Amino acid sequence: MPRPNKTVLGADGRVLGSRAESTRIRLLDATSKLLAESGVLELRIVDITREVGSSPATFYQYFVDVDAAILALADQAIRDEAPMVSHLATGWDDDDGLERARAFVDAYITFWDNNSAVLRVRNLKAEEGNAAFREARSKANLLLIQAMSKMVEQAQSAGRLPAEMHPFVTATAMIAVIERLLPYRTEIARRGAPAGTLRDTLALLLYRSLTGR
Amino acid sequence: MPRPNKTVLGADGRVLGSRAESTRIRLLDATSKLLAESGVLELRIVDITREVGSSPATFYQYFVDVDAAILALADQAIRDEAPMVSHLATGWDDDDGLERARAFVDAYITFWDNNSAVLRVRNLKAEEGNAAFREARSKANLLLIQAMSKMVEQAQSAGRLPAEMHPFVTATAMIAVIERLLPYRTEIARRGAPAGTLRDTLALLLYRSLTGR
DNA sequence: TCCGGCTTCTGACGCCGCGTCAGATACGCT
DNA sequence: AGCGTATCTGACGCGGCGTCAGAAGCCGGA
Repeated sequence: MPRPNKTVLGADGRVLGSRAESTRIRLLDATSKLLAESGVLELRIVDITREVGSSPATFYQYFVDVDAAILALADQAIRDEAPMVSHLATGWDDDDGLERARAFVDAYITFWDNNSAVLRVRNLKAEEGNAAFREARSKANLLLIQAMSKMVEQAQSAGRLPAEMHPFVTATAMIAVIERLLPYRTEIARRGAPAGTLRDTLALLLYRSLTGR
Repeated sequence: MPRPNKTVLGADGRVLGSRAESTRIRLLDATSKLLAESGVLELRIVDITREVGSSPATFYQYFVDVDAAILALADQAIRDEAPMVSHLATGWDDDDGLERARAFVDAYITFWDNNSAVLRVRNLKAEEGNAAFREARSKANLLLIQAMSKMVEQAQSAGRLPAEMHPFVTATAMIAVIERLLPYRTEIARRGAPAGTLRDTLALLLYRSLTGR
């Protein structure tokens, strides 16, 4: 029974020393940067290594392919996502429920802005059926979705939401709304909606759908 | 003032004869097929032309690059999307409103299943900031979103939805929910939810959010 | 039927990124 | 300083990209 492995490994499974570990991090940073700048379809391993001043061969010492690097970035994003549960765990049934919903939306917007490029790829690959990315996505959203599901169940037992609404599905739907709506911000602004409209509408939508109020 | 051009053009702007037009269609079909089979990231122009038994050079006679072909496919999808407005235009305020919502969701599910591969790429590129794909997406959803916005406005003036909910944003959110939730079907099924759960939950969500009932 | 001109197709090419391996280089330890 | 291991990289064969000149196919007129 091997004990849990916290050390970082190279593509061939070897344990990394400190020099190697920092190279790995620089490669990941470069990947993230290029991803944000020009999207997955333009992402070239040569460019990543050029960015950190090394060669393609080095990249392959750390990742079996680009997907592996992106997957590592997606796993990093989970760390940013976890603390957001605190906005949900306490429930939104008090007077300041809508206020809390807004705070949650704000937190999610920040999270999304910091990780959008990676998350987009993660979701694309998950939807295209890639098992590893599907897994990463499920794991990332699990805590949030569980917390939201609880809210739905509570609202249902209080008779404020119809029993036919499936808690897990509803919760997933809420995540979907936020994720997909944020990229529309520019378009919404172009249509003349005042700043904050998206935030407030999203908060209301979540509030209504999760609490039934 | 040139009159509207309905004839199909090649990559160099020349008008296509009938032989050429059929080649173009075969190329588009092959693109669509490969896209569905293995995703954008694996899409190779060589493979597309191999599929129809011609050469890469031929492909470039019709499309300046892969994006152009995918964009053409996205435009085709619009034709399938337009008729769905009929499910919305009449409103959902009668007794059978929820029933109508379900019918709409069913129609959208069918539409999505027929076009998911292309739509995913369209949305990705739109979100990554590609102007042409952004445009294509807006145009595609415009009719549905307009119809939904009207529903929200009606519900607002009847006092069933809060005035702070922005109709356009809410409508866009509803499209987002459906689009992003459908790929979760397998996962939802794996969690033991009976078939139809997704459909019914979606319908309820739309119904509640658009009519305020 | 044959010919000429236009439309459509493609072989072949230079370029560039991929992924690998053997050998070079840097580092840490004594 | 010198040794052994960890880390890096130059160089290579492969394959897709995008282009161009010319080949092949098609059609109407004589």
